[in-house]
Amino acid sequence: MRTRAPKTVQDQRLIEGVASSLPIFWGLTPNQVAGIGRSCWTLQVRRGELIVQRDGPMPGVFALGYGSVKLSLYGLDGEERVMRLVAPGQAFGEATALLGKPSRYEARALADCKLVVIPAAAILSLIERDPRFARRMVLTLAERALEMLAEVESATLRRGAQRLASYLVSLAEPAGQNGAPNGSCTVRLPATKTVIASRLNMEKATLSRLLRSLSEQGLIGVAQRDITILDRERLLGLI
Amino acid sequence: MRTRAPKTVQDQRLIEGVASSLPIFWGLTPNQVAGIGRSCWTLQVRRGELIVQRDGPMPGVFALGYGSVKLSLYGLDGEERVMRLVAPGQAFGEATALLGKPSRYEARALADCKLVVIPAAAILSLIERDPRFARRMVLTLAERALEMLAEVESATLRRGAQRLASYLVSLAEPAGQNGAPNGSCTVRLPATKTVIASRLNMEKATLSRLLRSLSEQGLIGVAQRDITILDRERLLGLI
DNA sequence: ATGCCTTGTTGATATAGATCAAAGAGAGTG
DNA sequence: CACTCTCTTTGATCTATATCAACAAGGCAT
Repeated sequence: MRTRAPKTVQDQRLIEGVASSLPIFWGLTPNQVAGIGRSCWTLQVRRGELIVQRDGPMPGVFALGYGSVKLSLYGLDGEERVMRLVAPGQAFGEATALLGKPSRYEARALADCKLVVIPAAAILSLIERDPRFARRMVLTLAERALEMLAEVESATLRRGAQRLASYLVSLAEPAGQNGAPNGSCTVRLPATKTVIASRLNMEKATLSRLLRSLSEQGLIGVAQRDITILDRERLLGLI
Repeated sequence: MRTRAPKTVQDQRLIEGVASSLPIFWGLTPNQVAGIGRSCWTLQVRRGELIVQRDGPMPGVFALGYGSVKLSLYGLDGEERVMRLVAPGQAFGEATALLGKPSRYEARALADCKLVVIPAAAILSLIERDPRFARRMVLTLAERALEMLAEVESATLRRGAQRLASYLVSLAEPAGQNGAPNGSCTVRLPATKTVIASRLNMEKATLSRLLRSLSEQGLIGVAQRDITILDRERLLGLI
């Protein structure tokens, strides 16, 4: 599944494209991008395949070119909890890779994926050579820490309905307000409802009931994986 | 409550002592420590006083000289959830201060405290001037992110008894195995049981019942705030 | 000591959400 | 187009833990 050397020209282009689209690499010179690119490799996996194993090595920061990846934690009894759904252009594994620790979570492809692996060593050496990059890396990790904090907050002191409401609103935001005149807008869930339920720390049965309840109250419309936000105000009121 | 300029000699000594005891500042030259020290100030607060307000500004990284601080999140209905208990020699607010964002949590003194505030600007400028420091800062934030991840894990896929058991074991670890011959060791809870319960994401009534249950099973002994770990093996078995 | 006030314990009851189970609905596939 | 397989919905029941309430027990100041 690994595409190591010799890298094809397309690979090299993909690597540079994906890497330079990551926020941490914004502002690097073309030379620096090429330098980083040389130490990366790509990975192609098919739907359902394992990318990083729980407690396994994290060979570097993973950047997703296309496809979809889920990061999950597991309980003692094998119960799964999806932490994050990774979209193209996003990265995962920064903290773990930089510390050289085994991965606390599992990464698995939800669809056929192409990934770029940026070895931790390349990033660490760039930190020591480019202070502006170091600064961006620090800020990126600080943001990651605050995201995790928000996750703790929502998991421990919000109800299921509140978590669902914020999630739906957050899905609608980066979608660029593709709203109809009446202010409604439609978003597509980025995974099956079973996976979304786990991401929201609830059972699929509970998610199903909550969606129906919000729908009966007229706050949202549900058409399979497409959710229409009908009354954003009241939805925000739940949070 | 602020001790701004003019700083006393004792303050200056305290600042340098506290700052240089923080892991991020290990390895700095005495000159660098003095430089950082010049931009810091100290803060003295009494038991119960507010240090950082929820959604309020985070003027810098706070390092605790002596005393005890609790960091808490609040739910919509004002319900408190203690995130972390800060001990002397530890710091808080790194991520928030560096990003210049308002604080998501409240910091309140559990005892009379002396704190040192290290302005974010001082740290950011050190990052740009000292690559080795930048590297340590990156690793510190990466560790913070993983701690938060562990917190999510324990909050969402562990039972109350498991959270309590890991907490007790973790309290015993840094205590340096002050164990009796039979392998038992005693730890003191770093706050009231009400606070500890919130830290473990449960009600004080639940903590009380769990402690009694573990005690009846012979895993621990409870004498007010002192917990004796009688059977570390079985306690670990719960986790 | 005496009383006051915070903290901790214990019992009774309530509840959000899990779990179990089975039917229903889509989406691919030969 | 039927068949299979996974995903989703819905109902019935269960459970860990919250909530409410009252009492007990320390600690601290007088």
